[in-house]
Amino acid sequence: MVTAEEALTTSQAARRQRVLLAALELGATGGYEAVQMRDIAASAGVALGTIYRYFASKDALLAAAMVEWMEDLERRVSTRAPRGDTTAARVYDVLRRAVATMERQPKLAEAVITALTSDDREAGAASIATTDVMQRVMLRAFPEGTDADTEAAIAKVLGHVWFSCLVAWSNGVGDLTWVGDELETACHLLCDHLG
Amino acid sequence: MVTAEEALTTSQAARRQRVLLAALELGATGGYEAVQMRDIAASAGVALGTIYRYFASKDALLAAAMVEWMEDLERRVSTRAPRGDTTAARVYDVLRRAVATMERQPKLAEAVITALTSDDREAGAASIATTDVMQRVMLRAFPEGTDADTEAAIAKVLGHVWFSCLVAWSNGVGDLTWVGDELETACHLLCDHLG
DNA sequence: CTCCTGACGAGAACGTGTTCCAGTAGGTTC
DNA sequence: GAACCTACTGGAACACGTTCTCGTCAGGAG
Repeated sequence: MVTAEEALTTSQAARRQRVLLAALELGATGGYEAVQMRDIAASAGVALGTIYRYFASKDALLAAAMVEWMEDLERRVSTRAPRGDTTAARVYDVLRRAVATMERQPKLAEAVITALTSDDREAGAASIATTDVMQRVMLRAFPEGTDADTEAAIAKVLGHVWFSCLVAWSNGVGDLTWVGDELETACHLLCDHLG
Repeated sequence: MVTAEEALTTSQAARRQRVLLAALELGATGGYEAVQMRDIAASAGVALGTIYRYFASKDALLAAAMVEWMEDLERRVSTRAPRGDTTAARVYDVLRRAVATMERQPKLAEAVITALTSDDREAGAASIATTDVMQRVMLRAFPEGTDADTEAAIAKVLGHVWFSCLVAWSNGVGDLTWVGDELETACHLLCDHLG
């Protein structure tokens, strides 16, 4: 398997990107079940076996896409400070924006989240990576001088709520409005005492 | 499809139970991937197609097993009041016992949790059911007179942390000790101010 | 230039969840 | 007892992720 970090020739990097892009397109249209390896291969113009030279499995492929998506989110969120008068409001603002990102591509979100929860080794690593991104982003919403351990613990718990809600949603439990509500409740419970 | 609630003849109920039991045995030994429909059929002494008359899918079957397991947990936990001097300690006591149940059958736990997170309609319903059970059980750990809405909100958040940690664990992230630590942190964050 | 190596394309093949079909048996109705 | 459902069996068939085989080609070593 070839990872993104290793040295790739230009054509190899292009091939890898074509595969990733083809998967995203299929996922954006029809969700997880529409992302089929043979279709990806055909759409990306590579052989079926070649995909497995770049990604260990369908889930690893989608998980890689999820990580890229999250890093993209982090960059966009970083360009605008969280808004809100209270810590709870600012943290919720960050989470709400993340949910909005999913809302724009619900099928794709369902696809990548399904992949994240598969019992694939790489998928596990990817779910850590996405949770890490969310925690880093949330930390920007805390006021100066907040106890670092407390901050980290709160962000961790909110990361769990975030992950749990998305998994539930992608399995047909509630809608994204429900996800937002759950997150808002959690933000208040965890942050209100910080002022 | 035949659900457990519909009227079944004795032999039908027995058949359904045999299937469920066979799945549990296979899962307890080898986890999710070892639960194979043909093996279940052979082990339960039914035809492959018959399984699908009782359960919509492999995941629905394992999810049904998970619900039974959780209800069992609820009964056992109900026989002993949560121990601890503080609310946080009592709530954590409940969660720790739930984790201990998984610890006794780690392969089976991995199997049913994997099934819960599959994008199956019934699996989604089952994950609601299991979360509900956990929340009900946790509510028993709060002192008399706690605000009902607050209680419910805290239990809901802890339910999310519980679910998220188990999913992460079943995907190879951390071990059950880590799950326990995450839960303990969350309990303190959410309950300490209740005394 | 020739040889070698390693990646790639094309497609067959395999494993497992799921579906389908023809035949059969056990209970129900007349 | 005869006709008739309905569920069940055995097994083939199908779908899709994954692996394998083999021929080809590009690019570096000599």
